[in-house]
Amino acid sequence: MQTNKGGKGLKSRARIMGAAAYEFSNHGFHDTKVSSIVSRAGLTQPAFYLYFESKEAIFDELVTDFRMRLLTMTKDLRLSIGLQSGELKQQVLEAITTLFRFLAENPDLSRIGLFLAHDAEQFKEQAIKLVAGNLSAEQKAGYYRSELSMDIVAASILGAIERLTLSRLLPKISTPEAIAQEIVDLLMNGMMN
Amino acid sequence: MQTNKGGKGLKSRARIMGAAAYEFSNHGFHDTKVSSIVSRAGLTQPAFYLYFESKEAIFDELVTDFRMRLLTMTKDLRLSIGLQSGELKQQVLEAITTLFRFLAENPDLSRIGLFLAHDAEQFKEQAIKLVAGNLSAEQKAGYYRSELSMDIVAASILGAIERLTLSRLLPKISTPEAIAQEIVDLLMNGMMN
Amino acid sequence: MQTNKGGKGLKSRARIMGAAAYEFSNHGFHDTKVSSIVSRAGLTQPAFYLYFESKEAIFDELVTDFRMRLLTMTKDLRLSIGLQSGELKQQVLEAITTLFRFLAENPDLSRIGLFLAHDAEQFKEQAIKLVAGNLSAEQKAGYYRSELSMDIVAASILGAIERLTLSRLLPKISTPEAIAQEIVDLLMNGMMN
Amino acid sequence: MQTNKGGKGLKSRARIMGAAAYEFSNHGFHDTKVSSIVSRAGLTQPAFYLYFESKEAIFDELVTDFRMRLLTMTKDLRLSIGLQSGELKQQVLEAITTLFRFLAENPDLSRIGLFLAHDAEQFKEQAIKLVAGNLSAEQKAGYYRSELSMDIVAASILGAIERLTLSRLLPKISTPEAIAQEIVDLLMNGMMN
DNA sequence: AATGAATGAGGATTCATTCAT
DNA sequence: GATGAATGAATCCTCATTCAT
Repeated sequence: MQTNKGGKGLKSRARIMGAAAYEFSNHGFHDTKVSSIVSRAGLTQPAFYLYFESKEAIFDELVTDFRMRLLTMTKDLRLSIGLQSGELKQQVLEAITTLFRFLAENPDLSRIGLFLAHDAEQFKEQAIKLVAGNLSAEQKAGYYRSELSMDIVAASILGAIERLTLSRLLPKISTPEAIAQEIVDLLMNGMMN
Repeated sequence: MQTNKGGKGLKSRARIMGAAAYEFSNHGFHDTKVSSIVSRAGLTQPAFYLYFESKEAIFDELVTDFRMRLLTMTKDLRLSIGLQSGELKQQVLEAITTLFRFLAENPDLSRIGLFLAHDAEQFKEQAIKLVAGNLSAEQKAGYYRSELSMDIVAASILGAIERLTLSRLLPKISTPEAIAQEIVDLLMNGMMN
Repeated sequence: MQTNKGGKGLKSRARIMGAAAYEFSNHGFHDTKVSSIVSRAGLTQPAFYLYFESKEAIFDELVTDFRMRLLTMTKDLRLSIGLQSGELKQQVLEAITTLFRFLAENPDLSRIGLFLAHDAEQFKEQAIKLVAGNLSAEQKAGYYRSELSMDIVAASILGAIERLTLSRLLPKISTPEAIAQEIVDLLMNGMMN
Repeated sequence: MQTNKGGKGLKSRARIMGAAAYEFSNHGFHDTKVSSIVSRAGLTQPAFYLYFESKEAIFDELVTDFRMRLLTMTKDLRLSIGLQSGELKQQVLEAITTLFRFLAENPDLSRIGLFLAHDAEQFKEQAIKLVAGNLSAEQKAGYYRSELSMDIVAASILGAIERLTLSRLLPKISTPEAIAQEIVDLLMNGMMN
């Protein structure tokens, strides 16, 4: 598994990863053949094993990469507690907008990391717990209605995000900004007149 | 593909379908082997082909059956327009409760029909359109805030339902009733104090 | 393997044989499934094994039956040596006509016994030897040109018969009589002017 | 289906074709297993699919190749019309000799292309029509007796050729030359004294 | 840095045949 | 006399992976 110096090897490796991301994203893990990956990358099968241990290995690497970047990106999104109602909404809006932008910029990886990976569910459970924790704190701080169970709220939020990502963001039907705006408004204020 | 009279055959067929639902639901399409299905059903491989044309065929049948039942069930859920605000909420709550009950009663089929089938996305897109249509009508009737884009609201609702199904309903962490209650409250009234 | 008294069983057995003859003749041994035979006979698979030991067994029975009847039929065709040239031709003509008539009356069996059976070649080799023997005798008696090698002549005659059977007789393009006439004329007198 | 440069692959492919020809010729299509082909070729099963799409594909390729070569070979055999009787016989003799030589040199392919292929009958019907056409022309040119129906004559000739190929040529009982000589003499001059 | 050639392991499917009734 | 139900034994084919160059 070289990540050798020579620029050519690096480029080949990157080409393979790109091809793999595309194929996995569009056909899923099982229906993506190593042969299609390398053929899309303009290489032959043995070349694949020059850079990756196995089909699973490259998939995992794509997933890990994606999550790593997602994580570093979300570090900046931690809401600073203790804001006015108006400012909170604004903060949340910005956070979600940033998230959607990130997903929109990495459509193949998003699909892989969030929907195709076999541990996508566990990953999302963790995310839900995280969000639920934050929300609870904010709820205690009086921002949110006290009747709400934040576990379920967190799950609902992430569910909405997931679905909007698949249905509107990745197909480029709506912009990150528009979706974020709508979803925040909906969740904050509800549907009723 | 017999659907013979002799009760024995019928029972075997049903056993195979049950085993297949379990296996598909837990291992996905590719990692489910015909051999595991029949072995779980207490039969041998050729028996499988006595009742089903192929592995794909039984999967499709499970999906189609599930969606058929889901459809007939949802026929009764159409909201009758022209209600008081309180009654609307009540209606919606009942509808969603019923839906969650149905999914909870068919966990394997739900997973297969809503998350594993290759056309699950298309199916859900249709559902979103349907819901969006209904919501728009209700919005025009003055029930919902006019600023909301019902396409996105519908997607958010279904996304929340999906996620709660996966995270709380199927693992039996929450009851259908509890989840329905929370989600309706959240979406109708929003999070804010 | 009953060949029981009861008329019904006999009829079923006969129906299966007829169906088998048709199927083997039209699709060959391997591409004929026991299932197609019985379905054509209006029965189920186990019924087949009530009357026949195996697929091979019924095939062999068809072959043996055919050859038996062919044999008894040809017993009457032995040429009585010691005739005038004109009478010889006539005798030969009659013999070959009879043969073609027999084949035309049993098209399926003919195809099976002469072209499909795995030992059809050996069977025809025997026939060739028989004919070659007869011809040699007649050659010595001065009927035929002494330069001819009767082994090859016999093979040629049977080859012509085979081909005409397949190409003209079984597809009912020509009558047994017409074919016999032509072939005898050709072989006796040659093509040349 | 590579036909790569590297001589090794080419050789493997050729070895497989040879093995397949042998196996098909001796056991027929159905009783020839891919496993026997590759094992005879000194390879493993997947290697087979490196060079051929399926068992049917290689069979068809063998048949097509054989017929192609047979066709190009027979192009040179067209009789030039307008010869003396003696010269005609000589031409025919040479043509048939060449044909038998070709068949003798390719015994497996001959058996496959002429007797085993599922469309062997159609192929031979075509050949008969071709020959019948030629013969008719020559008949009109006065070479042959006008009473003869050239359709039947052509079929008889090809039938004789088929049978002699199977009975004497391929088993190497007679040489191509000897068979050709005899058959031409027989058909031209007839049997009678 | 890359490839032509090859393989081990496994999985879906088919079919003749049998069992129990 | 016949059938519904089931199976043992193969065979074709695929795919991730490796070897030798």
